[in-house]
Amino acid sequence: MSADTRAPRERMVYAAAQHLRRAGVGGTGLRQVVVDADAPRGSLQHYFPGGKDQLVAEALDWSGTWAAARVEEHVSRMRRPTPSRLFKAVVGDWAADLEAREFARGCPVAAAVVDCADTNETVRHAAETALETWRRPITDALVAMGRPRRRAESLSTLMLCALEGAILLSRAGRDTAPLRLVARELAPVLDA
Amino acid sequence: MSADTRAPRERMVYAAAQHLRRAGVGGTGLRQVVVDADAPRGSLQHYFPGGKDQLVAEALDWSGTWAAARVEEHVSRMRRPTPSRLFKAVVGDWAADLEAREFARGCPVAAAVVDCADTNETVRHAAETALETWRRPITDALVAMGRPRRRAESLSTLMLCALEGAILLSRAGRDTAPLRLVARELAPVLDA
DNA sequence: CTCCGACTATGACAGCTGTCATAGTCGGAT
DNA sequence: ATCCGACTATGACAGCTGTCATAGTCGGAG
Repeated sequence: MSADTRAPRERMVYAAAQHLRRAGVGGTGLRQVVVDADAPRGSLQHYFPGGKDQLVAEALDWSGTWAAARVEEHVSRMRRPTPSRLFKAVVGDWAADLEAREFARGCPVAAAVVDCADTNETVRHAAETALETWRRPITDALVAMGRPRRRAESLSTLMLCALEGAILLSRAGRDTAPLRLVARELAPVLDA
Repeated sequence: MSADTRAPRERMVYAAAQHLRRAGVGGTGLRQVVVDADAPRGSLQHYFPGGKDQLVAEALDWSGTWAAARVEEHVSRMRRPTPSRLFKAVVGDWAADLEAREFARGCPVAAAVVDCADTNETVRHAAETALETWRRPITDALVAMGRPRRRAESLSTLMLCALEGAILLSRAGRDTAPLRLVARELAPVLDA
């Protein structure tokens, strides 16, 4: 978990992702990322010849993969899995993270979309891919719970919409109530 | 509707809001805003002595008020209003806007939260207020439709969560499917 | 040893940012 | 006519941005 145990390259990607979560793409400076990652500045152009775009794209990719793994952890841990329980687990992760960090960090994908959807096709595409990476294990889990594939696709999209929006409202109001609310309100739809 | 008909000061606020929607707070340059607003640069320090923070805050305020008025328009136009119909109407606005502008512009409040929630208390507070301004007429409408106030508060929050998330996913994938999906899936919960 | 590739170090670059100081231009009230 | 306040114009400022050129270090293979 500590940054020191990772290779410098991955540390940079991780640091970039964390910085994204806090201040968005525009607010993320390469020099600051390098400091946070405790990495040499010269390594930037070595590992990321594509510049900031590449670094941000890889940060999104990393985040998507991480989120997907987290979903699978939840699924495998649940004894009698239901859609609403999975959703509650994911929402719970976010609520805990937001409170622990005092609402300082949100979703890196949201940051990328908001800042770059119209100005940077590379980043926008990486964000889209990250969302798909994240959504896939959710869909698969819902299928394993007996939902038809088509239906599972819809429900996983619904989950991510509600989650992203709830993260936003929670950060705006410095209160995790919206997160808890969507978990509660969506349960009947998800389990229907 | 044209920018020329408004006073310079309001043109600047409006231009700032539109720029926010496209590139976030970090990506919004004051000089560019001034050009878009066709306003004199010197007026910035005259009308907005509080600097960029004040301009962004006022842009959020303007946006919240505009969104609230739009909600009231929908409500007053509906003959047999139901929660799900109101939600569909609001979602429809966004879907139409996204498609018309080719997903270039999202929600200014989302942009502000993502970029500034942890770095700029002034802006974060303005975003929180704008969300409340927006949510209030929705809550009131739901009360008028017979929901208990407490319940109406929950449902309006749920709507905004789903909407904000769906805007995000729609922009990421350049497809309004998520917006249409949340309108459909949430209907039973809203009308229950 | 020698050479080479992987990686690091550092300084410079133009461009942009928000902010400020200073001066200027009006229109209208006195 | 003169004065004042509202508004505009312009240039400068330090600070930061991402990117690049150049040179350096270092470890291991030949």
